[in-house]
Amino acid sequence: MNKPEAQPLRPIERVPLRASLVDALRQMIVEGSLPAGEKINERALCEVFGVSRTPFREAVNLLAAEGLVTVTPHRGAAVTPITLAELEEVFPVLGALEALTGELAARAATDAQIAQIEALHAEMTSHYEARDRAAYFRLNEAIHGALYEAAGNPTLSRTALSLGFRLRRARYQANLTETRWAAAMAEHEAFTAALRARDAGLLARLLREHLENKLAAVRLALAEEA
Amino acid sequence: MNKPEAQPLRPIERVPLRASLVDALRQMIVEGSLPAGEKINERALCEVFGVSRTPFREAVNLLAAEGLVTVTPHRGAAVTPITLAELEEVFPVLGALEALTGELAARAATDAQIAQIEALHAEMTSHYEARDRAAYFRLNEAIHGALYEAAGNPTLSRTALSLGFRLRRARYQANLTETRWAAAMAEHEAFTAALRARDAGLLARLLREHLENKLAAVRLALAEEA
DNA sequence: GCGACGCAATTTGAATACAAAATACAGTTA
DNA sequence: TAACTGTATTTTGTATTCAAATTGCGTCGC
Repeated sequence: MNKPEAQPLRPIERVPLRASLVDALRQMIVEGSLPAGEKINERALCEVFGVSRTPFREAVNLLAAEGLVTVTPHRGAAVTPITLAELEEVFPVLGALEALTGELAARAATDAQIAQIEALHAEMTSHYEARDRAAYFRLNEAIHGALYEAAGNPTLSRTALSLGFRLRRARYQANLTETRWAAAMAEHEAFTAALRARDAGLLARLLREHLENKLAAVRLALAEEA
Repeated sequence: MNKPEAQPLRPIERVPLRASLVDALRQMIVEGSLPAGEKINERALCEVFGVSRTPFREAVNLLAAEGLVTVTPHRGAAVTPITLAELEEVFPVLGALEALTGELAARAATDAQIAQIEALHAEMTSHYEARDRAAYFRLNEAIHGALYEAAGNPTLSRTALSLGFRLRRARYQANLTETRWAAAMAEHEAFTAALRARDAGLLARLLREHLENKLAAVRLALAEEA
């Protein structure tokens, strides 16, 4: 039996294969199950996903536009290697966008959106206290996503998200140290407060600094590795 | 007979069809020969370009990621309409990136790059004096491209360029008035001077303002139209 | 005459087939 | 034996084919 609840009655969603593949591949790359530098074997992966080469190749090309994979004509695609140079290159761009997000969000967020972000922050705090990394990461992403949402500029969200994947992938590998984790929590605490106070300038600054600190942690981890 | 000049001996360039198609379609959209809102007829355009649907569709999907076309599942692609809302949305994002470009370029540009930009500026000035619109536009683009180049951050260039297409298309339609043209020249003059002086803060501000003025002109033209 | 329904024609999405280029490998020669 | 050359295999790029969904048109019913 269907519940008699009044659904908003939206159009049903139809997802082209290429879109699902983009999402799946991106997740694999960000989470490292397709390691940086790895060649992308078309036939094998098509087999795995149960699709033909056409939509798969479309997906790979889209990810190439995002910078997560590199395609070389007649030589196939590979997961773009993570280099310090690349991260340093992405950082200022994403930094500018994060700052802009802060400014816009502080001005444009609805009270409900602020309340929701605070709720997400509270939930994330509890995961932090339980030292539940996976849940923490999930909430962390949700909070940043909600901030983009609150800024009310889809172009900004899309652009920032797309650049963000390139950093997230590196952050995924650099395992979160206890001290960095605590610092990140404090930073989140601070910018959540700035949002509640609707202090645009402060929120912008805090978000950029948060990113800068994130990058510093990754930089450290990369240096250690080498 | 070949000249015995010592070529730098670079690898020869191989361009996949999809890349050529992206460029060709983008130019058509920016210059208006594929008007905003127009449905993209796959078969017809494939015929025109003499290619099959596979690479053509790949190109369309890439342009969709850039925001120049909108694809609706099972209903085909159309050139994204130009709306004031869209422009207002793109503006702050591109503004932040232009400002960043200014900051980085003022710091990182080589003397040769600055000289080259000044040369381009001089050439553009002569086209302005001759009221040669097409040549002016070409040089204008070249200058902004050279600025991105001078900033030395490929991710920044790619992101800014991609957003820039969406504005350029609107600017192409809004025909340049004499007063706006003169103002634009003055703005170029000013930021070229700021670059030569390597005043990062000033250059950043001027570039953002230049964009803001550009947008204001487009806004005016759009309002008049309606 | 107006609107709803059903079928045909078109168009889109995905799979397969074919061509061209790259890689792998073996045979030959110095 | 080591290096080069030529051939076979694999992989990539593009074209073609097939299936599914949408659009357009004509007919039927009211």
